[in-house]
Amino acid sequence: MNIQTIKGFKDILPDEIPKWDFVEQLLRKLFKSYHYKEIKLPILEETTLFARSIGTGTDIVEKEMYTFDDRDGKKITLRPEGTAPVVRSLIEHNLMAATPLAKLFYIGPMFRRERPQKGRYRQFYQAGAEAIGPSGPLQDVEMILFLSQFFKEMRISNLTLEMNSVGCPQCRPNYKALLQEFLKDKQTGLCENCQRRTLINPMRVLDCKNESCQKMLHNAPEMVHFLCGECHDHFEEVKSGLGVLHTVYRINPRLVRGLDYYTRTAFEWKSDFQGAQNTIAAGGRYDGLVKELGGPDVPGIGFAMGIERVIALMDPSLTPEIELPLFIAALGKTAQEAALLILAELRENHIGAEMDFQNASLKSQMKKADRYNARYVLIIGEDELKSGKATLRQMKTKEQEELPLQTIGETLLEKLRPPI
RNA sequence: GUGAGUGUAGCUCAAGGGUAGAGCACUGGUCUGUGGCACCAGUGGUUGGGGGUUCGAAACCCCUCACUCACCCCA
Repeated sequence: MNIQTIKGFKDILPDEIPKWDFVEQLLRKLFKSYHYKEIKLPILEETTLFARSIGTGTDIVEKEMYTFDDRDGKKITLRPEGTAPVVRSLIEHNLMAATPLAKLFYIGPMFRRERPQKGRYRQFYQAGAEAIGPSGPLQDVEMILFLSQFFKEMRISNLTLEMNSVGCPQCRPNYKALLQEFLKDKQTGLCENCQRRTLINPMRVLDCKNESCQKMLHNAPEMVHFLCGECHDHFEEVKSGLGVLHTVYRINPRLVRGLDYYTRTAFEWKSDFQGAQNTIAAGGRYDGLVKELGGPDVPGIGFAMGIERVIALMDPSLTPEIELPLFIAALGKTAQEAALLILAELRENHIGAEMDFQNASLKSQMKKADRYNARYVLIIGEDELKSGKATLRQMKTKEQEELPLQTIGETLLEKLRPPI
């Protein structure tokens, strides 16, 4: 049996790289204009970090984390998400004191041991942003605006933005109790999972995809109607900010985030395509998290986006096939050596060029050039060496011209230098 | 963790007990130094792996592995 990738792990092959490059470059460009700075963090963290932040009752912590004993016995985990490590790092390096507001972004792999399916892998890439420190409701709006612009520039339409507020430690307990009360006499109609959830985390019943569960939720109390004054005002200001920007959204009172640390604003971008895993990006506020992890009592908000999911939806015309500026077809040892010299000169000037080292027939070299999508082919053979001129063929138009070998390097640089 | 489907050439797929095939791709030729098109020829397979039934298995049975989709959950 040949060795192959571990289940749920994927090779990103050369043909797909242009898409990844495009996404990452666009993200970096946009993050720069939104004044977010990049942070690169370890892939392994102490297990406690995730248990404390994401919540011990969540599926991620309960059954999806890659957790190992390190050689000294310490429990370590492949990061399943990016927010907790960012917060950890800010606290560890006391970066909150250095900036009025820490606006950071990251791009990198996350790991969750779920059963793979379309749009879901055990190693997957997320791009995320966090704004940690004193801020206001318009910070939430900025986050959403960023994603809105990103999707627009990616030419991804058919996305819906869903919004909700999940309250705070002041108002959520009351609501939870109310919801529990509501669900009490509906247990028989709920799936097994939701019966359990009613006791542990009743809000998770709200976004159960089971049809019969959804039926039972008719007339269920909605968090938005039980927000405390501050949460209510916050949510109103977020909505009003989105209105100013003409951002289209849908209030989804059933939208509940899966991680324990979320407070107030929750949002999610969903796609009409992409099968069952249709959440492309999601995020929310986590006002208690920094303090929970041992830092100052400052609010925070962030989002994460699944890069594979974005790439699956992106417009392929954004990454056109790459052209090779020049292919040199050389025939014979002397010609090959001359070609090598030209190749070196072009590459020194950062111009893409290629030749064949096999001394194949001209025909097969032309074929190769064609497959490389070469713009020009420079032919150097016996005839050319004798006459001191090389043949330059433009592949698309089939036009050919003779160029003196003496000054060939300069001539080619002139022709191939990309216009600025 | 549960369920269903699929594993045959580099890729997409035929053959449903009787000699493993096609298209695309690749290599060469027609065209001895000029790519794409056309035609011709060639290379390429322990039919995912193991066991069983049979005179004979890619096919039928059992086990196993992998992939895919869905449940669950989530980006």
